[in-house]
Amino acid sequence: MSDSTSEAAVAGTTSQRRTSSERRFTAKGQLTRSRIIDAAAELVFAHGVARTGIEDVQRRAGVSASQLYHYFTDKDDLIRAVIAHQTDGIIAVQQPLLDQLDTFEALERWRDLLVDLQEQRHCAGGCPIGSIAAELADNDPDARADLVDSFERWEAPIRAGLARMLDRGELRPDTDTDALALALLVALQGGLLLTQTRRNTAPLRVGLDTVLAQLRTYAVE
Amino acid sequence: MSDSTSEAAVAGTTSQRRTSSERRFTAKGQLTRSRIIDAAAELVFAHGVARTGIEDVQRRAGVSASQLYHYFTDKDDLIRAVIAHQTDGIIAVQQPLLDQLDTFEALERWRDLLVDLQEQRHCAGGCPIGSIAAELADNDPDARADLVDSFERWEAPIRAGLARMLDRGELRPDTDTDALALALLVALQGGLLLTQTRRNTAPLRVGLDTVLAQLRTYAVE
DNA sequence: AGTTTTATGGAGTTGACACTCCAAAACTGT
DNA sequence: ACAGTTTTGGAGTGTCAACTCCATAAAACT
Repeated sequence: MSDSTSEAAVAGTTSQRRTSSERRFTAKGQLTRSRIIDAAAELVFAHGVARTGIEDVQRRAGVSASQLYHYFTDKDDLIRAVIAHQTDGIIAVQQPLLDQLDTFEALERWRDLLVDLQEQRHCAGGCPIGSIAAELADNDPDARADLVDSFERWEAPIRAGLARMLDRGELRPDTDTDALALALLVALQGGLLLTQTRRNTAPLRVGLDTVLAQLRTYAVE
Repeated sequence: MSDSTSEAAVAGTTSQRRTSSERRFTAKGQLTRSRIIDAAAELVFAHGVARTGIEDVQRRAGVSASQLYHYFTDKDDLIRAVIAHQTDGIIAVQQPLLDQLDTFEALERWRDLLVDLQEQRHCAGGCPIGSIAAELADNDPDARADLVDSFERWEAPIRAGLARMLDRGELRPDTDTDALALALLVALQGGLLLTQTRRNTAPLRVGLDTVLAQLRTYAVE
């Protein structure tokens, strides 16, 4: 993707990340743009960034090259849109649970949701943004920044939920809810990676359950 | 550094995965082969599989194309050798600790080793095999099989250490040591991924500490 | 020494793939 | 209706990277 030559040229002036997102498109344009992002997201989820060709995206979205480059400056730009899209998707799917992630029962339901999801996928795909992170974190600073934000958007509601449990006195006052929220995200990412590799949900289940068990040790009464 | 005693463990009767590893090379040949693997391992660790070009490997190893293709049938074959090499390296670095991972003190030292290592690397690189797993698990069945073995080779000594603690009566009889060993590996992988992305060792530290804390809840007296 | 096997040099080939270009169609606002 | 803008078609283009080929050097074997 980002070649060292073109990258260096841009990096020289400012750290402006030529994004096409603030441009104004017509309704029809927005739709085409969305179709491209959807197609790219599916392909990237299935095959990773590097193995997803622009032509593949074109075919799947049913658009021409000029359309794609009308809405995105280059592949990096498209990938950044995919990251944002996948983050939105993750939040959306978990929204009802995430917002009320402040009881042990809700946490268990959230755990079940995640495990079931991987089961349905037959353990294929890992985390939509975690797998992108593994591929780009060290080589694409812009993407990394977006990925940090994505993880933060994901972690925040978990952190908030545990904090509410603490506030309500359901957790001991000395509970480090921020650490436990982070530990949940860590277990989720590690669990998804190993589950994907082993094609078996045990790592995801065990990872999440272990952190949840640790959380329960802080339960009051 | 254990020499390229490449894995004959996974003798695949199923699909002939054209590997060049069982061929006979001269001492000089083995050396050249090793140099290629070393170079490839470094590049893959830094940039991932897809972004590592054969020509890059040639340059870094100081070999010609014909040499590389004399020792490896194709890029996939080389990558498989890299996976084996990295697994050996991981085990070697942690060997002294891994073999005696049967006290809380040893577990803490192991945790410190891992965190310090990432600190030294300024959080770059993630896990040498975890990052390959994220990239290849879903798209290269042969690589996936090797990666499963790699993780198993890693997990086994952890599992064994916890089992010894159980045997010695240092953990309550109902302790699921296999689950906790797996949880440690999960926390490690997730922690490394998030640490790499955030450029901050907190996720790795918190992930491992949370699982270790859970382990301590099973401690006897 | 002579023969076979192994190791290396290096130019060449092939295909994939990110990206470009220009013209035409479709839309928008006045 | 007319001008300006956005959207689309589709054929390039240039580069890069994986892989090949054949000749030669070096080593191993007997």
